[in-house]
Amino acid sequence: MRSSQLFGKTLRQAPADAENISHQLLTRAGFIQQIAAGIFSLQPLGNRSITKIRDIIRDEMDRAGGQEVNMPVVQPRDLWEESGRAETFVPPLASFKDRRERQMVIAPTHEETATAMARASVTSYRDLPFTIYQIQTKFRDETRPRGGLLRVREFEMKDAYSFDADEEGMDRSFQSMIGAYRRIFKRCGLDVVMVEADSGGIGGKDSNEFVLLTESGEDIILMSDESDYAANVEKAAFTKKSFPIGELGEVEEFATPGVKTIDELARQEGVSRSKTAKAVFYTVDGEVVVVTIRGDYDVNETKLRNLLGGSEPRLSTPEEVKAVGLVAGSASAVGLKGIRSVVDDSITMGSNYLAGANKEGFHLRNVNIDRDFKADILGDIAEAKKGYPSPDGKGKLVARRGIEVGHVFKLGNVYSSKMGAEYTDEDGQQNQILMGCYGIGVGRLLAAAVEANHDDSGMVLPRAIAPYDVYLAGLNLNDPDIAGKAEMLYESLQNAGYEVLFDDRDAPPGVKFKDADLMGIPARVVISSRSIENGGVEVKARAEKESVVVAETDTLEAVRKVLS
RNA sequence: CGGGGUGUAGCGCAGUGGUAGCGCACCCGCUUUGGGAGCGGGGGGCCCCGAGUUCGAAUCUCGGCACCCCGACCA
Repeated sequence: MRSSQLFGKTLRQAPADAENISHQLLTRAGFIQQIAAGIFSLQPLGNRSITKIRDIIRDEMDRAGGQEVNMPVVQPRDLWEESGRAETFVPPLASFKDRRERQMVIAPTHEETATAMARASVTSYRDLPFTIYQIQTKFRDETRPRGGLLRVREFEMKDAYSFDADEEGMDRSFQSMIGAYRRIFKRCGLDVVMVEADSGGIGGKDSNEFVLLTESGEDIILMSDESDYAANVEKAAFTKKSFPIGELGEVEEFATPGVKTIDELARQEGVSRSKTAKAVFYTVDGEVVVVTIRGDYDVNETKLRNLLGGSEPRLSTPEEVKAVGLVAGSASAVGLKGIRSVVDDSITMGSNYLAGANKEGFHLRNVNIDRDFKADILGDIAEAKKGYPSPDGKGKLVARRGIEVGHVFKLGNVYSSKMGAEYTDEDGQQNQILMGCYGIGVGRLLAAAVEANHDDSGMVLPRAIAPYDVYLAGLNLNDPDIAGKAEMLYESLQNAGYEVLFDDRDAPPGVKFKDADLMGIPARVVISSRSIENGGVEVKARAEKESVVVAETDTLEAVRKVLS
């Protein structure tokens, strides 16, 4: 490609509303163009990079035994009624009515469609296992798209779905996809970590995210400083501090005028926060529930949601708290009737707590679970924080930010049970198909790669995903001799199999160098009157400062070295 | 969905009541060729939209829309 013919222009300044580095660079280099919030067009350079990423993904999916399919973007809402996600999918499904007044949705993901596909053609265990995938556009009507390509509404996603007869098979498929994912990210030049994650709106039990650790990420990852434990904060566990359980004391009420918080309570009584039982109120599906957790920990709402069965909890409003007869600041689960009680297991790792008396200005001493209040649900709802002991007993947790570039889920029978995807086993029995699903955001992967690989001058892309391999800058092209040599180089580089962007513009050298750097093309070749005086052409790696001068006849070899 | 901010030329910005300007980009000419060159000339704007106030609105008022950021939520 000749720069003089290339569609798309580089910008000296990024649009003011591009705050994110990848957004700025991708825009300035002419890779992408924003059309609306979270909706982008790809220009030729961006499209070339995306195509390369897509090809890598396809290659690894096929290698892992995946079969490519294509499912519809627009689907009848009925399909989503079957799985129950017509109501529960957050962000809301984008939908519209077709000309026959039928409700249609724009697919944000394809578990339903994939399950329907399997259901239609699987009848026997002999039909299993298999994995299908597609690379295709999704639409999710996000409340807040952000960061250029990092979080968008319309995006291309590689989504894969595995179907197995039993748990062992599902695990095998799952592991096989994990292997493919690791190879994909490696080939794209990304150093990602796999972390435990919450499965959110997709469902299923186990899920893992692939995360690029970088400060610009929006996810918080907690990882052990001594072991390979790593998890998204939504999911992260830790070893809770345990205290010896002494003799249970008598409950006694005492005055705490003006005390509204755990800190104030602990200070007044001269004890650590771990001696207090904190009560927090959440409203779930219109019902107020009381959540009790030891005073030294905070509630993780994702864990709470999962314990409560999947509905989204939110902090109750003061009005709601009042309406059920509770006193904010002096509340506890003690003596409460008709209100569901959720208790963090940290409460069982100690005794004789200070807790609210459910009476303005009073608290209780020696409050103990079971004797003084009950737990309808007991489990782990504590938020892990940096410095806490790793749950595997090895080391402390440290917090890092990261970008989620891939997510894999063990779905089990979540969809097959609801949608009736079954097969007949060797014994003639009907069984539900066990599924897994696996997603990679293609555009986000490019943005993440830029976040991870740039310097002050622009992107520094790995060859595998750069739009071109070589940036050939011809200077002094008014000189027919140099122009001729540049043309010959252009030819020979292409004949050698390189993808070359030939800057043949009548522009000053600085302009060409700036553009080459901005676009992040891994190898740069310069031919000019000066390079010829110096003995040939200059070859430089984008990631290196210094160039080397080689004889024209050695150009291919020098380029090969730079790109290897 | 809450809070904050911004909408003026392709991009970055100035313009506090008298009908719009600067830098870059763009076009023409000459000059120039090692890190976004120089000189001269030129083109381009429903000043986000609508209503109002005013003799007169980019500017003031009201309403709307769009976009960005923080949070909530989210793969």
